[in-house]
Amino acid sequence: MALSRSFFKHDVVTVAKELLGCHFVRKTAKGNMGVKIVETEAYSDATDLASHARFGRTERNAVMFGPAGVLYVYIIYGIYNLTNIVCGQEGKAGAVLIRSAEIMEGKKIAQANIENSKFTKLNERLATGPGKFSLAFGLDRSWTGTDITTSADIYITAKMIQRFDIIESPRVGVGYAKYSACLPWRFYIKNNPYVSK
DNA sequence: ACATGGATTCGCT
DNA sequence: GCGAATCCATGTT
Repeated sequence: MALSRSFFKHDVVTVAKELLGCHFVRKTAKGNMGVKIVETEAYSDATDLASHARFGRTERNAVMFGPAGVLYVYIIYGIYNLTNIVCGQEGKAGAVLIRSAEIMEGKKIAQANIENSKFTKLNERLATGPGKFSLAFGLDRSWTGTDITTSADIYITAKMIQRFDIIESPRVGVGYAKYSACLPWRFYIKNNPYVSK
């Protein structure tokens, strides 16, 4: 059962935590893929100096202001794609970054995706780190705008009943963001080996 | 029009 | 620990 739009309408911090343990599913021509989300980060509106929305709406970040449950995939450092899911109320910017995942199904597809990149090394931790996750899962910026609450080919399913502790920490790579960099808006499953390092 | 730097990752020092 | 890869948004000329 796919998560509905109402799940993503909550504030970014809530959704970032709730997404841990959920499964991101994708049906491709080469087969099905499924990953367990183990690490996320929350990005908010103009009050969050680490967010792409800190300068307001631009051509690139426009979907962050739109309806929840839509993908926002952008290029970072000219090389990697980073995948986010728009969250919160329409009109207010917000998104959750998928930072790391454990591949449960479709490892061969993920391996092939990584082999096609000259910048990423193939190892057993295929989707560890936001750039590697997006590459392994086959998402690039052309996926921006895709609604994952209505598509039959890409969606997220609720987490299984499982026990895990959530660790909160400051977000990675946002030292430029002054006081916003101190916010503990990175969340990951304690002791999970697929959390990024 | 140009310079700067980033929600990253890898390889070399 | 540092530099390279090189797209996109911002700020300056």
